[in-house]
Amino acid sequence: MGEAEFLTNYNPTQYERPSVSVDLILMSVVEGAPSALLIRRDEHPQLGQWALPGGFVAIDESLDAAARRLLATKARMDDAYVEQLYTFGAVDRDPRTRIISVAYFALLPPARFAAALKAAPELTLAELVVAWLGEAGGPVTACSADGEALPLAFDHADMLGLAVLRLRGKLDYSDVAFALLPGRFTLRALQDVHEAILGERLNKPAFRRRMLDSGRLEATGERETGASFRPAELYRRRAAI
Amino acid sequence: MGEAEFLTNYNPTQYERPSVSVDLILMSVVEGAPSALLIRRDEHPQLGQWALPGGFVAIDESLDAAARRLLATKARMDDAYVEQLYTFGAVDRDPRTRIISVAYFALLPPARFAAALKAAPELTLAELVVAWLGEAGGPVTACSADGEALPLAFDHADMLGLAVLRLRGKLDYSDVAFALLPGRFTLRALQDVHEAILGERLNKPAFRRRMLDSGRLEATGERETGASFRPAELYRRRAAI
DNA sequence: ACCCATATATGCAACTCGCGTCTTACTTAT
DNA sequence: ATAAGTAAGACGCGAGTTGCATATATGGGT
Repeated sequence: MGEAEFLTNYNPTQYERPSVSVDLILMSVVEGAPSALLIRRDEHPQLGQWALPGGFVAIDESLDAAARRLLATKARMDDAYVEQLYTFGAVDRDPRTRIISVAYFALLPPARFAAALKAAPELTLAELVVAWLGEAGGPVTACSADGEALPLAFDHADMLGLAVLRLRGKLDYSDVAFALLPGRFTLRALQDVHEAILGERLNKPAFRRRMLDSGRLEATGERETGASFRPAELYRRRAAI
Repeated sequence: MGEAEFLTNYNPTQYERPSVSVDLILMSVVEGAPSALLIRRDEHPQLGQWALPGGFVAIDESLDAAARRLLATKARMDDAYVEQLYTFGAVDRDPRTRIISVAYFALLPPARFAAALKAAPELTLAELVVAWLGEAGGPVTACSADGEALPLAFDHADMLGLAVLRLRGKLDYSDVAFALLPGRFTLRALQDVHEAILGERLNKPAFRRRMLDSGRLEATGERETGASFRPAELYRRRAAI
């Protein structure tokens, strides 16, 4: 029997299969705090709890495509930095049935984050409060704009915590910070993003030198306007080598 | 309708679901080279190609449990350092049907690696040849003991490449190297593991100082035996704080 | 007893990074 | 017009780290 004939005769229904979903963590840095967009569940299970936008993976759709589809349908957005985070597969993580969920995160600059929030009224802005330091890891809590905690559905607090942990780890050897900023930005804004993700203050001259020496930035010669003090120079990300 | 009633009435068969499998990368460092254990496929599809040991995830089994089950059944091993790597979900990655595969890697000290190879005769030792430097990433090739390339099935070359990339990244801020060594080891052996994973030579005194200063090591006072030269001191991993 | 190979220790120079401080530039109020 | 205030951006010092070179210790073989 050749391979083609084998495939014709293959019966794919011999195992009981779990459902597979993708959950999307839409992240940004808003007013100095890492933030995400959540949806209040309006049906069972866990009605009234807050959840990440998600959906089942279609049978003819790759995981990456499912994540991009969620970005388009839930956030009305056609491109962003999207990265697979981790796959959550505890048996009882969803009370309906066995659902394995592949978590992705998308990083948005604040303007596009606000646009998504406006275009998709079911999304709610939540500030992520990280109770642990450094690379300790663990779940995080989500707070609404008026400061009250939003109870998170399923294992979504773990997903958000892992997203923050991943960002902290990648911050200083990758370009993730730039995905959280507009195309042109000041060094102060870049430092604000770093401080928000890391949850700690950084020394300004040291940060400045580190960034300029890294070779990942390019001065534009333009300057910020409208400030009532010395305007900062605008930089842009230098294309990778 | 309350949540309990909702769950009773929930119909989990309304979506067509992909199959979910776990592939396990059994890794070690053998004679100064990163290595993995492969199985020659004895049935279609991709008959005769070399693949990672894997299996479908049972409906009542978590992903982590599936990985541990593979470790037990395929490598006859009851514990090891096991970590989830990435989930591969391209639509056409398996010609049989839609199979999403969650890749895990297990790190074994050489002695346990050899024991697994002996206990499970279907496993074959393959040396991983990494064609890229640093954190560039990409697929790797597998070579048998006599140096010939083993053609890899499905996307398993990408999985192995990603495993090497992950190890390179975690080497100097985590304890993964210790998982590739026996309980007591010399600094020379530790450096050999680092050099094999990184694919480059390291400066000995600097490496030595860096490791001892890191506080993750503990001298045992014992010494290596059987060497025809000055025997090195044996160290062990210091338990995390 | 001597030699040799290797482990282990020490010393030095270059580099990096954090931090305090000083200067510069721009707006606004008087 | 001028002074005050604020934040950007530059400079320099000191601590810590890393790589390289060299010296010493150790144990087995001849």
